[in-house]
Amino acid sequence: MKQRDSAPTMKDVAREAGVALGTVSKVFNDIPVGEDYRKRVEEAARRLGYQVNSYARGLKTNRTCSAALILPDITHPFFSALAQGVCSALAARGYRTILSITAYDPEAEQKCIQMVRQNKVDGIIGLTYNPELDIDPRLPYVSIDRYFSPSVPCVASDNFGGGQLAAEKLLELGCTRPLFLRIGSKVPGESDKRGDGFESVFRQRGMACAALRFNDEDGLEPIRDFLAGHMDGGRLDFDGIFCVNDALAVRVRDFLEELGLRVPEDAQIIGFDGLRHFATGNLYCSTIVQPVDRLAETSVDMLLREDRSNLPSLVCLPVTYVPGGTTKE
Amino acid sequence: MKQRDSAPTMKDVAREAGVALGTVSKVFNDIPVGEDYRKRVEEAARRLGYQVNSYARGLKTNRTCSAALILPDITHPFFSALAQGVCSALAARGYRTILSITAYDPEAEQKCIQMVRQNKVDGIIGLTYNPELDIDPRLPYVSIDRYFSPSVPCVASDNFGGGQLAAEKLLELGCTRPLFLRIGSKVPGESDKRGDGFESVFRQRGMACAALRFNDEDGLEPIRDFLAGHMDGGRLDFDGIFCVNDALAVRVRDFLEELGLRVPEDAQIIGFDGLRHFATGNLYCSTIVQPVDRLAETSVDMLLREDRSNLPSLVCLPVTYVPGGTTKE
DNA sequence: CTCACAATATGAAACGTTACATATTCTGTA
DNA sequence: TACAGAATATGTAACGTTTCATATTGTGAG
Repeated sequence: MKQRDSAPTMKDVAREAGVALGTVSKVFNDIPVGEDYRKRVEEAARRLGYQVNSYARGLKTNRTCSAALILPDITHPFFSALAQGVCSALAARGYRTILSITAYDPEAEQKCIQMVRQNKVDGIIGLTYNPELDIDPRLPYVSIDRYFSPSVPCVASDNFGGGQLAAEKLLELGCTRPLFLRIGSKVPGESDKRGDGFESVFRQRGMACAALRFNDEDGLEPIRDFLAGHMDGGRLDFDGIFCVNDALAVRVRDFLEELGLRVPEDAQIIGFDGLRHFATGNLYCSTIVQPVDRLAETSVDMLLREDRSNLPSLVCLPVTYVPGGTTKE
Repeated sequence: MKQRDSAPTMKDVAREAGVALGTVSKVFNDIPVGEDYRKRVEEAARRLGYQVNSYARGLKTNRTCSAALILPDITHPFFSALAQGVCSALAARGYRTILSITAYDPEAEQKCIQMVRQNKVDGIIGLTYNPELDIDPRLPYVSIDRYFSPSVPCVASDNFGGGQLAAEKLLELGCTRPLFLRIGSKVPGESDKRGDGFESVFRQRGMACAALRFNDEDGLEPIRDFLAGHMDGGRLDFDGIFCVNDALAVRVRDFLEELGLRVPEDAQIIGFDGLRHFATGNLYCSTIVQPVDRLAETSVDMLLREDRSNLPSLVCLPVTYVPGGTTKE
């Protein structure tokens, strides 16, 4: 008996079952086929341990049941949660996930898209920073948290609304001297809107609101210095601080405590993201929680939608406020 | 002029450049070709925006330049770091990563392997819990942190050595009443060796060493109760606690402080993993640090090694001790 | 018992590559 | 000038599917 070295093919199954090639194909594509034929084919396939070769199928059909996920850094808890959500949602729909990590490098982002297009994925979900990314209009693309143009659908948290929510909470909790703190790259992103929303609430009430936007290449020193410079006789010039994300909020809390202030008694802090401690599951700070799972599911939905002709160009998902120890609730 | 609806193929490039199909193929496979021909082909390809179709190539060559990564949960910081490392290492070698998440479900693990095999990946890197996983010996497989059999190469941290290291450190720091605490699934894994290594050191010196292994379905209550039950007049029966991982160490620290003990003054704790706070970059506790990046690189190395005929069946990578606040250094 | 028609099985062509056997060109020598 | 042999270009046959036109079978009516 001849030893098979390579995997069995449809031809082998057809021979084993005593039917035509086309019939085997039909069985594996759920196309109606006589009951006895179907049984014979399934039997034979099981005996031979046959698996369809998705490369041959992909070549023929031009559909590969795979999508690329492009992320800057899967090590960050927000991104890893997103990756988990996207990967699961894709898997639930029978799609596999091709993961690419860009390390925030705009060039790597472009290369990823190139590379991934060559691999004939059915679509791309990307969270990128390159402002002039060259996106092939023929290949479905959904952008997370980053708006490009009306023709590129984007799903994001309601950043502006989240900023407003933070402002309203702080007001409710008795703050009168608000401050918005941002640290990030120079390229404008959706997260800028967090500050805009925050400020808008105070402006509307005729209240002053300080706001500072730092670049991340300078590190956190400028922020520490800024805070230290605004101490006035053991008292900080601000009593409600909204930070662009939880990571910053955590650091700011540390800085304030170094300055001898108590959080939340002397100053309250609200972050953004809703990250949770890996061991305890607690929030790191009071925060505006992004609906990570909904972000993931929605992107997958939009990517895989049958009729992609009139997708919304921007979907904003609602955020919520959850106290986490750095506010008086 | 005819509007092209689908992507250009090698045939188009050949026509455009006025050369034969085979010549185009050679150019894209770095097979020697006359300089002028090469130039003509490259030119034509650029004009047409040609990209090789990796599905056709994969069908023909039976190599796809892609590997599957199977993980239980990418949300856990250790796994996400591992994923990042594997993905990067694969990318550096020109391979793409197909990510599958199993949610610790043995059945899902088996399905993943099935699914992924159908996709004709060139190999699989898996961190799985199903003890009787059916691994196709024809498809390269590298297991992380889980030993199957001599024929399935495994790369893991030196868990036994890490346990010894923890014991030696605690001794050095003056502990005389050691305790090993584990929480995990019932299936035996490499991480059991951590406790074994820990205990061996004390046994060798003729010292007693308590050890408790809990199942994770029971939650942490039994551990809290156990600790509370070993308080004796404001003093704990143990002064050096080695926890199977950082997550447990963090919780144990909380429990001890709830019991009115100070860490590290009254009891010292060492964890395992070396996880770092996402915002500050600090360790969560004194710990035995796993070399995540080396784990990732080594698995990729072993997966992609040219000559896979005599791979080691187990590679143990060295761990290090780093103080992180729960020991007297 | 035929015949027409529906239902369904069949087999060949095509998808875009690579690899190999064959054809062509070029170089240097007799 | 002619020719051998190296070097390199050509074109065709796979790879394992799907799809579609064609062939076959089965059914019911006349």
